[in-house]
Amino acid sequence: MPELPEVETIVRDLRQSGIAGRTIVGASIHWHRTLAEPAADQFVQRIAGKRILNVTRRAKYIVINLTADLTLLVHLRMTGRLYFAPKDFPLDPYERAVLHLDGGQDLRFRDTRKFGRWYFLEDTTPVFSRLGPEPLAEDFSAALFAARLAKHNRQIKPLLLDQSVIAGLGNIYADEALWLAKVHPTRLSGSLTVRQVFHLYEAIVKVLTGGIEKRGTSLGETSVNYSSVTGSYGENQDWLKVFQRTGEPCARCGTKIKRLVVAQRSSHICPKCQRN
DNA sequence: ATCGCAGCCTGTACGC
DNA sequence: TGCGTACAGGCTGCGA
Repeated sequence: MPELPEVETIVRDLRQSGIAGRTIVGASIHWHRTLAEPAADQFVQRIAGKRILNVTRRAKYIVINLTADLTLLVHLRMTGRLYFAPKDFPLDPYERAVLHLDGGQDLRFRDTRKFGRWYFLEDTTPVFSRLGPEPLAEDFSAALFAARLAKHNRQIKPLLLDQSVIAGLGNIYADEALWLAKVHPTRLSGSLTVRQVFHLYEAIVKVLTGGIEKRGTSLGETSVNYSSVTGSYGENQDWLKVFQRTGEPCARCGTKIKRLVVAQRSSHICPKCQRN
């Protein structure tokens, strides 16, 4: 679910909420595996009393910088959601972890499928060193993108989903970028022309920027759906050109959008615009 | 190096 | 209505 634009929206909303400067007075873990590290009891002990300095994003990680040089990373995976609630508000059955903030407010983590992970770290290097460049960073150029691709020769769709090659794309935005650049998802990366690589570079930047402008993509029924910390949904689903639009006409040529499976995941393409 | 698959989890949609 | 099956936006680890 949440990809770069959704995580970015959440991070901006967290900042907007004035979370910087708040003190974490305690924490509760209701599903111990949510804590990737350290163990839940150590986490609860050690995070109490730390103050939140600021909130940023790296790839699909929400980065909560704390005093004492500590960092809390939150990865939402498929169904994770962060939201605020008064501390005495009834617990949702899918609540996995909670930060108790000063002033009687909780920052709660609800995660139906339990795939989401929290990392409470002194050093984020082991996690971040495995990530490719940020596609919306100023220094992310077409040349850099081409250089990343040149290290591999594999199907372009799974390559785009590989977070060590380029960070932040997921199934939705990868499909949208490939449609925009008119590239078939199974094309081998090494067979792309310089021109196609450039178009793909531009398409990636465009779909991610557009996704942020629309505050992310909210698809599916509401219990599993993405929403930001305020509970608000995104609107990018209304602007998708191919994702989950099987059978609908291509916005460019009118051909029916087709669904296929690439690297064990669903892909959506215009069979006329995107030829292998 | 790359690919295919199983696994982590739960809920929903759909066909019979 | 009830049941089995397929599927879901992410990511990791394994063997081939």
